[in-house]
Amino acid sequence: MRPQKVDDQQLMTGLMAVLRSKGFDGASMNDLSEATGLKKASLYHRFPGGKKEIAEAVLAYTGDWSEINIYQVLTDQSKPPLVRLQEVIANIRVLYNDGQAICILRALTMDSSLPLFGNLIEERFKVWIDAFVQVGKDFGFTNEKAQKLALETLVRVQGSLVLSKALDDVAPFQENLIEIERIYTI
Amino acid sequence: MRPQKVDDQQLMTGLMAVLRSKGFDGASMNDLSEATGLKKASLYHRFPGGKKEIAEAVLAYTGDWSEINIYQVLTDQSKPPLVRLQEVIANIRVLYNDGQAICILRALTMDSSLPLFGNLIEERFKVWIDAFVQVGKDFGFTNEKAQKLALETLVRVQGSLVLSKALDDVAPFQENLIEIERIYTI
DNA sequence: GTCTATAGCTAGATAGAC
DNA sequence: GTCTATCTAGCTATAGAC
Repeated sequence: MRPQKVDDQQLMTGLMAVLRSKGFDGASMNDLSEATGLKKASLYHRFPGGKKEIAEAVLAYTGDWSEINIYQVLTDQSKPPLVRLQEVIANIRVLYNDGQAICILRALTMDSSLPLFGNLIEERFKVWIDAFVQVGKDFGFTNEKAQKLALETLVRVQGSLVLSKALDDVAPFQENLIEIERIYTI
Repeated sequence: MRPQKVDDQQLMTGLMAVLRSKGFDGASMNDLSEATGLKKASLYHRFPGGKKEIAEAVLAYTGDWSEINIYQVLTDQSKPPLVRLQEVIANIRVLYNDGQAICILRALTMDSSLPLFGNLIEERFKVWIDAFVQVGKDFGFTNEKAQKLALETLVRVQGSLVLSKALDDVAPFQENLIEIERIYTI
């Protein structure tokens, strides 16, 4: 077998960058080729299903990332909940490049691409919600209150990302990350 | 002059529906043609600048809508601030079809279309922010607190729309509209 | 496994009849 | 003002050499 020119990790990084920045319709195979350094035909060799399979692979990759950097951290009983929350907030900051990036889940939520990935996207969001519900309960909140806080957290992350993008100003994102810590600690 | 087959109002409604549901890249001239009942060549007659000009016209149209149904309502000194707020929340509910629609500003915020409309989109958001800041001050909040509440309002609207779409559940949107009234009244 | 070359199609956009 | 017909560029996807 001829060696891979680009390893899976690098490949994913490039594919994800294009998909979340341009969305499913806006990202062409040419864009994906240029971003990864692999020619179009090579991309089809790695992903015979084409652009749809690429998007699914990226969703699986970010799903794994969330499992490790969000879910496992927030549910790690060996640390105090506040420490877990602060660690996750730091990870979210990195994930979204301090508020300058677009969430890939949001990018694939247009009505043209949603039918293709709807179930995957819903599951990904529910993992985040689950994780925040659990840390909320470990903070001592009731199940109901923890649910509310988890949803508010996701709303603040997604909403502030939209605003920071539209206003070309990361302040809303940064401020809401701080606010998220506050709503769990007051 | 031959009469228009479709009037400006109907035309805008169809164009907006497609653009906000599919985004700029996902919406083809064929889609726009089918949604409006006008053939592609006729669309180019009405909008010589093509798809870009169509998107700009839709942004102008929704901008006017916001001016009337958000800004003017929230700054109408002849009514108590709570009444204005409730009226605007009702209008927002209609605008986003109870949480099932996508915000056109968000749809055009992908990195592929943002460079084309960035300034327009930023202005539109700032009109909303301005309007909510003013009603906040009329509620008696300080300038700084009113700013904070206005941003939180926009974050809640945009964030809950993303979640409601992704989860295929309008509850986050509906609950956040109620929460918006709460944050101004407690 | 990666590449060049290309097939087949659909996109945005235009010409010209009515 | 609207239409049919069409152009060209770019798209997804494939064939086949190395």
